[in-house]
Amino acid sequence: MHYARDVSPEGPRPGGRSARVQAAVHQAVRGLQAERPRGEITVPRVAARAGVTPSTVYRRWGDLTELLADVAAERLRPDRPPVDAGGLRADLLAYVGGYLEEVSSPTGRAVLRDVVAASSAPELPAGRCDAYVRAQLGIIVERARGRGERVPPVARIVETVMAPITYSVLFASAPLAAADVRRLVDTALAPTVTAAG
Amino acid sequence: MHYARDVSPEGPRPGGRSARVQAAVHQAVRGLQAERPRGEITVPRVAARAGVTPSTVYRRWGDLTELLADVAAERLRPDRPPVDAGGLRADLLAYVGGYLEEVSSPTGRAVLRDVVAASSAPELPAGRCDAYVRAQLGIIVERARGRGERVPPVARIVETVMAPITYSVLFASAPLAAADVRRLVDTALAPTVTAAG
DNA sequence: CCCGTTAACGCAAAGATTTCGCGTGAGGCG
DNA sequence: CGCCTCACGCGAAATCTTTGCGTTAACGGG
Repeated sequence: MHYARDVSPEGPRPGGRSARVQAAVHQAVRGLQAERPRGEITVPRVAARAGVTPSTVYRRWGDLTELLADVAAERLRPDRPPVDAGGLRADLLAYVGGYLEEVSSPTGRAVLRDVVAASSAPELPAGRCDAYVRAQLGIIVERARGRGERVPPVARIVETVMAPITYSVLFASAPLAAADVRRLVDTALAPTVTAAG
Repeated sequence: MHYARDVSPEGPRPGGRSARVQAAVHQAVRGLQAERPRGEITVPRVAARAGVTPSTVYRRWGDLTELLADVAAERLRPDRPPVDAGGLRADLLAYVGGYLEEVSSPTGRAVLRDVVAASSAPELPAGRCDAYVRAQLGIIVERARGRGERVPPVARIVETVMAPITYSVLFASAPLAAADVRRLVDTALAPTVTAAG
């Protein structure tokens, strides 16, 4: 059994001209992001580089914000299942460490900002990213359950590990350190404590 | 001795024309946000409503994104110290509950998005909001310490409670429920567990 | 109280962007 | 092969953004 070649068919006519335009525009955005300071990226510039007219971009994405969010969400889409490191804790450390590395660079921080910035984009890019994360964690957790390990719910991992990482990237002056992340993973794996006053 | 009338002096000439312009523009933004769908809010419209010229807005804020972020950060600025409910847990529940209520509405969600969206705004609005939250939590924690209670570090509360709330507002399809928040507060107050695989 | 200094604002023109109507062509389907 | 639909290109109009220059308000010294 194969995984679907493309998980998000996106348009009603995948593989046609639409798809080529989308690919060209996305690539143009990534190219400009690599060589231009933010603020010098405009719809007309993207369109010119992609070989399409600005009106096409406006019609498909609405505005620059939503286009950037779309591209950013695509960047955060996992391109493979999480690596199998042999056990739940190791799997989590590998996945979460990769996530931290990806989003804590200046570029990664910008990606996360772009994703959040879009207000009413089609399919809400932020929701897509949350779904990606939960899907990857779901795979890790299922694999561990198959090994007979005791596993926490995915929601607990998101809440305990992913949320603090994301918060630190978006709001704090410096992102979390790798050591903090290890501690968070251990917290997520620790048995729940019911504490009363 | 008096407290400073304005905690954030902002410009070099507080109290003068600058301050009036800033107030007028902020109020114009809030007014438009209340009666117009997002996307119909533009710099010229804000300026007209505030009784200033667009160029003034562009010069002071750079662009609409940064203006909206500035207004949003201002909305999140606490206008009073957190209420004293008699104990650490009660204080935290009151403060955190208020925060959840504030940011989980559609309006509150938009405020948080606006804060994050600004890239290189003056003084980084997102950082200001994080500072507001830590300051309020700091007051609560200090008060509890004064009572002789055992208190967790502010960073732990941010990590355990504020981060998941914020993440859920920005990324998840539905914000957390009040019950979840109570559970998070209890987790933050529970003794730390050192778990080894 | 008056005057000099400085920073912010208003105005208006130039430049860039976004929107919109209309025509065309590619891709899908019988 | 021919029709149908949807997305795209084009170009004009509207709107937004930038910029230079003159003016004004606030502050400080005399």
